[in-house]
Amino acid sequence: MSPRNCLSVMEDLAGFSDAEPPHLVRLKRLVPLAPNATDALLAAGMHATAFEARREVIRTGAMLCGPLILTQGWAAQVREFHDGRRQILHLLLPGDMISIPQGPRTYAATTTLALTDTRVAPAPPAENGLGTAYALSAEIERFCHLRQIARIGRLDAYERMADLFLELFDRFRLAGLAASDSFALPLTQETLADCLGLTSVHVNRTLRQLRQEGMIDDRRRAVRLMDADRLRSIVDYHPLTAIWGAADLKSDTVAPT
Amino acid sequence: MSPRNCLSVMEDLAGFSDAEPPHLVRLKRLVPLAPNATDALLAAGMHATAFEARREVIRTGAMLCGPLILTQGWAAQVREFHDGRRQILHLLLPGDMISIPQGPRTYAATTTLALTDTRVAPAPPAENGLGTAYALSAEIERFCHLRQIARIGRLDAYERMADLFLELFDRFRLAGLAASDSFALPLTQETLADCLGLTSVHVNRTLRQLRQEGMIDDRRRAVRLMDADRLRSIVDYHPLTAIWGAADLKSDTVAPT
DNA sequence: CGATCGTTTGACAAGGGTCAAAATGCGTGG
DNA sequence: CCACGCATTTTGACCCTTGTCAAACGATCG
Repeated sequence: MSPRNCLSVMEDLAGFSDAEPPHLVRLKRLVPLAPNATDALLAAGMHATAFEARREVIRTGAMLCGPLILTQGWAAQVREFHDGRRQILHLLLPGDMISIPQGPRTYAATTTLALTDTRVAPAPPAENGLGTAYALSAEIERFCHLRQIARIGRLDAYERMADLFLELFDRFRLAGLAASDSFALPLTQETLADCLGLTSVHVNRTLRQLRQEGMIDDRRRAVRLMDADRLRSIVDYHPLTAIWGAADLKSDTVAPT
Repeated sequence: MSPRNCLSVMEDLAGFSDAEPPHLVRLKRLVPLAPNATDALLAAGMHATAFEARREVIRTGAMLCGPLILTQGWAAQVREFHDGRRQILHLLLPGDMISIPQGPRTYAATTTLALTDTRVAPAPPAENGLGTAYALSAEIERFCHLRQIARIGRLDAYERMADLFLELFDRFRLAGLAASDSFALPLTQETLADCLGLTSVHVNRTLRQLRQEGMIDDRRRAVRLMDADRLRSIVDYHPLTAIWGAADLKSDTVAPT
């Protein structure tokens, strides 16, 4: 790997240096978009609000006023218990959408929390094919929720970690943010633990095992999957594409690695 | 309790003896429905197909042709792993809806399995306010998925069981199928285990504990919650109603108990 | 009445949690 | 540039919840 590693590549992207912003790449890959739709998305990206890490973007029960787009940084849907326990229901990556209203609901079902410093933009109105893209985006989120249930319910720590990494890898590729075999992961082990239903100590032990077995390389706040196919077969991985047919994630990507 | 116990009351209901069918009660409670909408729902109930226990109602990846209504019996959204492990993603109760299409999706994201002998009817077209009811129904399902993640991820066996029972109780009340403090539960401990991410042996131990502590009475394929409020505080229970504001589950119900 | 399925129980093993401390990294200010 | 403080990572020792294996028990049904 060149000194310009995958992380720095992705930081460039996050800054919109020269490539398209992740939410545009992502939605375009879900649905072919007309020029006025892509223009609207680009324009929306300019009106993003910044949230510092640990800030709440939306609180459970809050009134919703239209869908949002996470243009930079990581966020999460979380459920907090009064004794301090916390479960991350779903990780939100740059380019993901937040709280797409489906039907007449007006209240947020979960709290959305910024995990890193983030930027959040209001999504443009659902015109010119964007409605379809938003719906598909919501469908993917639903699929991830289901996978999260199966992951936590029936996989052991090693498998959970691998399965999560595979999902993140797929989702990053969808947004054009993954190198050929790696992606940025700016989360603490504590946060990973809250996502996987484990403790941070055990996350640490599990990462060490994955590392020692040569399955991953997780230096510099990024993860490289050394043998994604083997991991996929270990955890019986169900790809994201199962739900909408065909979109080809292989033919990616932004970085020469 | 009279010799006519809560279970027999519910069996009557399931047979549509004299009361309204559960799906009608449920949808009416979500959204006030015009007479032609309720007529359509009643008529749909007449065209139900029977599925034996263990039969697949919909298989992952199958083409969807409109929403369905589970008019009798229990079903579940499941994820099966190739090594035999199985995770129930969501339990479907009489009156629940199956695979409400949201947006352009055409393929089922999960397998739906009949857990008992069931009857499944095609839902009438989304006219006359039914569209709103279907959307709210989907919203509830989404909320249950999220709760399932938190339940499995951060609660121990005892809490998981209690939390699940509280959810089932709420959902049964919504469909008018719960007595004042109990509901039918025709599932095996093995099935409960697949739902809670445990083994059947441990489910058995946990039920015994709940029983010995006087929290539940689970004879005759039904569960009576002896101290629902205490259970709610133990598991920091988030009620179903959180997402649509107000519908009053307290002022239920069909049975004098 | 055997056969089958589900429940119950016990003994034991193991995965993961808890507690505590050391090591590492990193931003800040001097 | 160094020193400090703080957050995070790493490791070890120990314990507890839950899984595994096996057998007995009970119910239901042809």
